[in-house]
Amino acid sequence: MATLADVARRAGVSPATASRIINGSSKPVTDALRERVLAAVEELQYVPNAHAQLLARSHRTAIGVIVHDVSDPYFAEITRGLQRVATAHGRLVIICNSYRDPVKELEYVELLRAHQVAAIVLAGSGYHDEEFTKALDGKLRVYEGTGGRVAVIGRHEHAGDAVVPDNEMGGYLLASHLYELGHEHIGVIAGPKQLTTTTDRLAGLRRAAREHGRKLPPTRVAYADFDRASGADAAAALLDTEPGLTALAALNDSMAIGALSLLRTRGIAVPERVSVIGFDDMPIARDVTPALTTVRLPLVDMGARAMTLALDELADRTAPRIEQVGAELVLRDSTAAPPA
Amino acid sequence: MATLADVARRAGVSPATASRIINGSSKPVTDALRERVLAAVEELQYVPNAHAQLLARSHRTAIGVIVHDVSDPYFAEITRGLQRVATAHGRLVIICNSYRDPVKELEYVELLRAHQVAAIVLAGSGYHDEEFTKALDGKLRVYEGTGGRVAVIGRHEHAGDAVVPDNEMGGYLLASHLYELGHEHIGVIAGPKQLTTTTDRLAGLRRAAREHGRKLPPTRVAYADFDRASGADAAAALLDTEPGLTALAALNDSMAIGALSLLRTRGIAVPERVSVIGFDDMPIARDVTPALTTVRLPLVDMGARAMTLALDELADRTAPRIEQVGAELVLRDSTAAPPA
DNA sequence: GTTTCTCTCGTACACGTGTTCGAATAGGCT
DNA sequence: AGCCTATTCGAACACGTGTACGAGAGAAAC
Repeated sequence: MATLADVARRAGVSPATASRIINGSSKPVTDALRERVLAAVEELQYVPNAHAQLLARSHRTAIGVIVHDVSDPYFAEITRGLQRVATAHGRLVIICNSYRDPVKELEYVELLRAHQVAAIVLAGSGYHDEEFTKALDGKLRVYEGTGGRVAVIGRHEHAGDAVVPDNEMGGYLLASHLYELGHEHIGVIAGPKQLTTTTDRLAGLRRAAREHGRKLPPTRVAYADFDRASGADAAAALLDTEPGLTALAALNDSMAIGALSLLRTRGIAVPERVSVIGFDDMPIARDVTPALTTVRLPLVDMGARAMTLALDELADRTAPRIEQVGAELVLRDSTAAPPA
Repeated sequence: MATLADVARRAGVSPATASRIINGSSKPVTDALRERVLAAVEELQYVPNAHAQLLARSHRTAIGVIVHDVSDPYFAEITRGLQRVATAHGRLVIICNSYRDPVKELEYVELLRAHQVAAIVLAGSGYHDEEFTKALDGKLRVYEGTGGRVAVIGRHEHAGDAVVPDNEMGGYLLASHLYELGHEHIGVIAGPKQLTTTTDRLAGLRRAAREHGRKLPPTRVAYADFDRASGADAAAALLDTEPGLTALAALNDSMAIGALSLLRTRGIAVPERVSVIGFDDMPIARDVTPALTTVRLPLVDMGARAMTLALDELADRTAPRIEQVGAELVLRDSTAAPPA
């Protein structure tokens, strides 16, 4: 691996001048030397050692991102927004998948800290786990104490910059839509119990139920894993225990699509016999059949805003900025009035 | 930011002993000192500077991955396979999105080289661009010359370890299926012209055409961008110029789904009036309506195998390993015999 | 001709860690 | 007690780069 000293030796100059030329320093350098050095760089295919650079100038530039799983469309969209802003600022993004494992999440915070990232963006949902939450908050505080920035997406215990989707309102819109269509027997396919996202969306559903004089009995709420297969299983379980359901409300689109697939294999018409509604409005929601009625979150925009918060160097650290983003009902073809 | 020297000072030992204890060196250390050091680590929340470590021990450990776009399901699946193997080996993965920009691809190779990654996995398709191809191959050779490993997915000019999907055979299977159903007027929605993936899949289509005594006239081939919107546009263009088409063959699933959406808005029944077939078998292919007939590539497995190649330290560098992976037709509901 | 100023460039050190080598201490053996 | 050895630990350097500081040379001013 060619080093700066190699370049300097070949060009017959000192490492200092070579460094100045390569980095375009403000210090003046003769053109003759400049040419010799650049020629040497080309011949040796020299690339500066990023780690040595980072050690020398204490100028942290990379950004760390922790998501649950990039291959999940929800996070893929958010990540796209994060990347767009980051590359626009010439920043490298390091993506870490926690796969919803709190332990891994803690490990990744340490790893990113070790890599001297300028900021950490936490894009996953928060957990209902006192011990873990305290540990995570502690590690983030320590990181912030050393000058690092932190931005989170979603509701977390950590006090700091955040982009918070209005999951509760989304859940409220979702359930209200079903009640207004006349549904009385609604099955809910919820996400993992320990995620704040699940809790918040469910809370919105419950508020809508109260306002419409209904209830959401526990037997009509099945907890699944936010993915397609798990959503299909939950739909099956709900229909088996409560055959009279006329609507299935899934707390994300993947599970709604799983429910659609199960209903199709059972020959149950959607929306004629059973309505299905999702959450998030992933790109594919338009392309399933029937096209999925859902609650839209501006995922790409949320990622972009979180990265913007993380990159803002001169923000007041004592006054955390909370950016609320709204949820919006998207009417398509998978919901209708219940059968008479 | 707490440093190793801080820990040593607090524990009342030299940096050397602290380092030995933290890294679990083979050198023996007294238990009393060990406890003091570990206590200091905990109190100071010390995390070793990864860059300094990497500089000290010349032991490269991270892996660089260059894809076109992680949020594209095709690459999301591949990335999942890559990640699985990498984290199983305790390796960090740095993901770079080139967004199909050759210039960016070259820049990212340099960036990864600068970051001293142990290996580079090139997961995008190859390009038909002599100048760029030479430049890329040159940069990769230089990198290999310094001890780095390279593994590519797909057909590239670079001679080295590779995982190569049989795109030609996939194209052949795809077209043969349509011909055997009796289709004579087939429109092709191809990918970007300059990608080898497009060329290879198209070559398979042409071979099938020859064997069945047919042709693929240029007016029935539309080039699009491998995404949904672009696929819908291409489908519209094809149907406008050749209203008699009874089948649309898209060279990936995203474009096939775009075509489905266009056909739906035009009220054209699939597969009764027009058959649609895709390529890749992305997870959502099952969930669109009608469920998409397509050609399956084992995307996750391809990623896993590429990472396995990249991580194999003691492979013979002079004999590049080429792993062929097969394509397989998946029959679903979007294809049928043409209308009588 | 001497002084001073400016313009360039090189020397030396710092960044934070791993590791080699030598020193010091304790303990065992005669 | 004296010597030798085994055991631990610390001082010093290397990794590759950026940069403050100083040195040298040439030019300008007197």
